[in-house]
Parts: sequence; C-alpha cells; structure tokens
Amino acid sequence: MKGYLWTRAQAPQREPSHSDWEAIAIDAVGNTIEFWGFKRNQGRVWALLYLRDVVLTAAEIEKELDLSKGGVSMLLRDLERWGVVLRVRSPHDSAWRYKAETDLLKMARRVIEEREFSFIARVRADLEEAIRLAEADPRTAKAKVARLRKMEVLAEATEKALRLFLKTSRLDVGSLFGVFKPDEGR
Amino acid sequence: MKGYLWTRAQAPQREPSHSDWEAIAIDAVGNTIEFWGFKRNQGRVWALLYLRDVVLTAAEIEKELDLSKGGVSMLLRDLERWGVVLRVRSPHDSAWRYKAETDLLKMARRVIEEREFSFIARVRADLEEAIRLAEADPRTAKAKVARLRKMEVLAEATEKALRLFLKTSRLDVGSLFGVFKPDEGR
DNA sequence: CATGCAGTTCAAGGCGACTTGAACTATATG
DNA sequence: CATATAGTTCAAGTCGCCTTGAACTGCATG
Repeated sequence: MKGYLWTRAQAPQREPSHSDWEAIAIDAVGNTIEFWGFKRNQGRVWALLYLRDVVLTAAEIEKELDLSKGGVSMLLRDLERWGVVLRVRSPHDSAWRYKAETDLLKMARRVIEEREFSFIARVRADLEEAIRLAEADPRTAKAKVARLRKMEVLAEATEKALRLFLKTSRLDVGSLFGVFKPDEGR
Repeated sequence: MKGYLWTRAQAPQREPSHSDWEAIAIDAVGNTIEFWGFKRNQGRVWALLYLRDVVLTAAEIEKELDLSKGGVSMLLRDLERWGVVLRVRSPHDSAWRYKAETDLLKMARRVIEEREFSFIARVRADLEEAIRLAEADPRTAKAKVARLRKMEVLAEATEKALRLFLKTSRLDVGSLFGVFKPDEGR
C-alpha cells in the first residue's frame, strides 16, 4: 500500500557514541512523528536536540545520527521553518548551532491543517462536481444521484473526523502543554 | 516525505465507457479511502460496484477501471476479506461476480485498530525500555530521565488521539450508518 | 480427458519519495 | 583579499510500495 497512514520503518543501526537508550528514544520519537506525517529523521533530529538539551552544530548532528551533510541542512531548514528548532549563533562562533524548541505537536497540527484539509476539500469538490454533472443529465437515474450523495457523506465524515482529531490533539497538547515547556534541568 | 498521513495521487485518466461524472466520483472515493490508509484502487473498485449497484465480474472491473487481471484479483481478495465486497455465483454461471457491501468505514476502522494501535504500542514499549535503561545507569542525569518521560507523553497523546479519532469515526458512521445501507433504488 | 476460461500467484518493472554527495555560495578570519 | 569552513542546492542513486503480466491452478464443459 502506498498511502498508509504511516509507515513503520525501524532503523536497527544506532550511533556509536552515547548511551544505548538514547538511540532507542530517538528512534521512538522518529517513529511517532513519522506517524504524524513527517520524515522520520526530522523527528530524530528534534529528539536528539531535545534529549541532550544542548545546542549542536549541523556537523555534530550529522555525525550523531549518521546523516548526510545535505540531509541535515534540509532537515534543519524544515524544523526551523516549523518553529520546533531554533538556530542560534553565539558571539565569536563561526557556525550556527541548533536547539530544540519544545512544542513538537504544534508542527503536526500545522501541517495537518494546511495539507490535509485542503486535500479533503478538493475531494469533496470533485464529488460536488460529479453530482452536478449527474443531475444535469436527464438520463441519470435518481437512485444513482442518491448514491453519489451518500459517497459525499463519506468525505464529509472524513473531514469531520479529521477536524475533531485535530481539536483533540490540541486539547491533549493543552493538557500536556507544560510538558515540553521549561523543565527542571535547564 | 515517505510517511505522509496520506498521499495525494490524482489519476487524470478515466475509463472510456459510461459517464464522466462516474469516473470523477470513483476517483474521489479512491482518494478518500487512500486517505484512510488503503490503496486508492481498492476504493475505486468498491466505488464502481457501489455506484453501479450491480454485480460485476473481475474481467468487467478490470476493463472499467483499467487495471490488470492480477491486480483486480488481489484488490477483490482484500475487499472481500474486509467484508466490503461480496462474491456471489449465480447458478449456471461460470464466473464469480462481485457486489459492494455498504459499510466502507468498517474497513478503515478495522485496519487502523489492528495496525496502528499495535504500532504505537511498540513505540511506547521502546520508550519504556529506554527509560528503564536510563534509570538503571547511575550516571544518568535526572533531568534526562525527565525528558524521556516527556517524550513518552508524546506517544501517549498520540495513542489517545488516535483512539478518540476511531471512536468518533465509529460515532460518525453510527449516525451515517443507514447511509450506505438499503437505498430506494434496489 | 482435452480444452478453455476464471482466478491466483509472484517475480520483475514502474514509480515516487527520501537520501546522498559533490559542486556551489556565503561567511568569517588572518 | 585569500583561504578555509559552514551551509545550500539539486541531480543522481537508493529504497520500498504498488502494479503488471505471464505462468500456473482449478473448474466446467463437450
């Protein structure tokens, strides 16, 4: 299947340095965020920064997660654009360093809103179009139009479910909102 | 991105016979169901059968949707297994014929339940493992364990949202339940 | 039981998304 | 300003899912 809600990839390989459980946790976040429609490695980069709770250069991230230079550049650009990673430059430092912002679900919500709603909207528009065309043709059996209408209900239900899903995630994050905010170890 | 929540494919080509709007509607259902994590063509086959409201042979489906013989066989097997398409054999008929069952969302729910929950469960298990390992090592900073715990909340939130999403879809289908059930044109 | 058609299986091919790596640009430093 | 290092871009490569099509099985009919 192509359009799986999510793909389960499991990277068995781990970075050599640092503890074993760190890699496990990083991969877990990668899998979770892939679930939400992002790249696995976007989640891994965020998780690395969040877990270490330090600023890292692109080169360090590249090494820790075993990614390519170009890849890290693109991953960081996306994460920065979504506001979940911050780029900072200390004085007398020739390289940018990156740190994790805290609200990761914000990113999921935004993309779902922008991307998926418009997608479903177009599907619904297509069905409207089909109904219009069907009704315009006098040869069309009434039962057929009825069935088209029922198909549209399917799309409507999808949209509605998605909306509620989003709202819930917002609520959940609300209740968890402090969770990724300041923590005692800063 | 690979793990898109869903993929937007748009098939511009339409089958030659039958009305134009039929193809539009069929594709719309295909897109919607792909959204739910199925193959686009599974949705198209179901939609064809549902919209026409007749029994069709595999060969007819193959021709109408411009699919391969082997592909239709596999698609129908899946749909049948999920209980959204019925296989019937009339007396004195050498070929099976297929008709649409009505509850398409049943299929979505089942797969999400079977596939996605277990996936998230494993992600959470991984995080538990990471926390266990981290706590076992006395060198681990307390703040780090705290951050791991927060990551786990992310997975929990995901699972919770998914569960509520499912429940809602069930409710929605409940309220729409009659929708794909008997219709006046049978 | 020979023949033909319906249906199944699966290796190979197609296709799209993600990643890589090298060329390129930008920036800091002496 | 020359050089080196950081960062970006993008064509080509890799990978994995989906589809195809041909070989195969099963079944019915003459």
